Amino acid sequence: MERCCMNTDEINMIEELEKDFIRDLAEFFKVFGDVTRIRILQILLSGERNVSELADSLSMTQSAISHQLRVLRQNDLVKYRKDGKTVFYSLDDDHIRTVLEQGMVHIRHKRGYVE
Amino acid sequence: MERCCMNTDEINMIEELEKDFIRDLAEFFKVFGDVTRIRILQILLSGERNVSELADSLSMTQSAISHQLRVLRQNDLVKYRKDGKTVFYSLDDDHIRTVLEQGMVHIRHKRGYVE
DNA sequence: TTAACATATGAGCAAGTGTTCAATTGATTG
DNA sequence: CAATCAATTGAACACTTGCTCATATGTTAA
Repeated sequence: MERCCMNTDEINMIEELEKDFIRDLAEFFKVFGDVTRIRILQILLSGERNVSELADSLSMTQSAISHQLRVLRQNDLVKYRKDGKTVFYSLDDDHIRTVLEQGMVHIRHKRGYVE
Repeated sequence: MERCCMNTDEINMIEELEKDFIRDLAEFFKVFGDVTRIRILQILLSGERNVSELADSLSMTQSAISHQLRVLRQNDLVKYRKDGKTVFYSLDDDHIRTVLEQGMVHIRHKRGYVE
């Protein structure tokens, strides 16, 4: 039998961290779980865009897109830079690309494409 | 200028496929976007479990777990095998592992752990 | 300053989601 | 057969989510 080197406070602390971690992880994936946000990310795969470009490309209102960009921002999936009145959005880092691509691979697989 | 070799029906068909693809992709990620399902997947990372084991581990009702397993099944994230009365669930394929792990890497990164 | 433009934000609401509770199915054992 | 166990299912309900519409913020140009 192993000896346990933590008191109950430390154990609770670690359980809390684990809980937070899982909550954050779920939150992270939730962001990918929406058609509009996936379409935005898909467009951003090919480089930065401003809000109205995105709205035009997706034939949606600027407000709807702005609301979704807020979600993407808050979850660090995109970053932005301001130039005068316009705001340019782009993918935050390469994990986003990887996750997106793994998802696509999985779906293709499921559908029976060989590649 | 390039010549276009598709008629409008063919173009619509491809647009439909693309739409379906994005819908499926969003659906796929949506499944990861829930704390309970993540916890189930996390447990299954270490091997197959039956429904009541999962319910016990997560201190949740067997009904709640069963409902979530249904979602995981329908989206091909888990497979199952029956042995008498009990049903054993396990991860479907390695894409699931990869997606999960990439997500975790991203969250750790965000939180500032170096590894 | 005022007007025009780009973007962000808040309230409201229809649609979707996760859990509970009760009932059901299906397999095993006495 | 009936009783029991493991799992599934459906309805109900609280809660969340994504869009719309109206309004606000902030920047540029006249």
